[in-house]
Amino acid sequence: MRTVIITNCTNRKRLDGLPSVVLSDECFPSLAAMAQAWKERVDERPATQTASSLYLGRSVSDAKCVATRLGARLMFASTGLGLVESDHKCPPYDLTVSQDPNSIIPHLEKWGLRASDWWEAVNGTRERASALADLVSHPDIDLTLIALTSSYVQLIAADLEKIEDAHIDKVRIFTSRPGIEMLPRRLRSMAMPYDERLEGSTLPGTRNDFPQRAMRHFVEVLELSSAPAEVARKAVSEAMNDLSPAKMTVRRRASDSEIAYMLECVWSDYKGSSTRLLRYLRDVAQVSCEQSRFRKIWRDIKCQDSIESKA
DNA sequence: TTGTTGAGAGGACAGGCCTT
DNA sequence: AAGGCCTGTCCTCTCAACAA
Repeated sequence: MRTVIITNCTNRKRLDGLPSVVLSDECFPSLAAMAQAWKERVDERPATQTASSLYLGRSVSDAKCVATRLGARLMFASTGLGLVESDHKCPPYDLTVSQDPNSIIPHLEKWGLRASDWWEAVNGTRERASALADLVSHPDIDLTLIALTSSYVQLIAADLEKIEDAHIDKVRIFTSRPGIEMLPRRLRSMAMPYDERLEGSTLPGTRNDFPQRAMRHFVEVLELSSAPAEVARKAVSEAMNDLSPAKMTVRRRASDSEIAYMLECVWSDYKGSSTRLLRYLRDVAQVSCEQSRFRKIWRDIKCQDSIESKA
């Protein structure tokens, strides 16, 4: 049984000391010209590491776990490189379909195009415009597990649409609820019905890595990788029914000055540790405080503290 | 005493969807 | 639109062990 795991690439990448590849800010006459210029930039930059080493984060490590478990090929759906094998050597680059200063979306909007047009163009520069559909229809491939965030579903949607009816049954898709909405209608039945109740399972986590955690649950906990699609869907639904939704903690809101005062009161108890003080705020004081906001407040107190200790 | 190395602890940050 | 959530990983710092 030949299985392929496809996961989205990540914005966070392991750097190699050289500058990352970025799209030049010149004005391109067409999508094809932009894709070609991008390919040339990528190709001229030395590639020092494989895709599986380049991309970082829990979504990647979960996808790797699944691939190891099944002895499967791991591939990445990448905005900058198209569909790439995990052992493909590639350079660090900054290009994404997510909301980011390096997003490809504003460029595409100029021509009234969508992310999926870029996917076709970037794969086209490597002579495989329908990379995903071709992969799925290959006779050697029995199963393709696709775990993607919604923005990456948008990216590959047109390629998915090209999968012939005869091969659709080989695909299992793991994505968020908005991601399922973005799938071609024909493929929605291949999306496994995971929802927020997954947070109550042995694989809780962040929304960012939900698709990969769902895939991991499917393979490791439910062991459904060789089950027919309809059986798998039913089993996932039943598994979700057996889980209770994770308790959402509702914390009190407080002003910066109130939080600063609270932190000062327990500062010495926690030896000024930012990690432990944030946990104190959330777990003990039950006060909500986003981490970057917390960091600013914490730094102000720390700065004040070191001035006083020097005096 | 000084320099080097490795282990461990903890700070900082990215990621993207949901809620306000 | 801004704020909030949480965890894996990288980076930096500290300290112990050891060698020169």
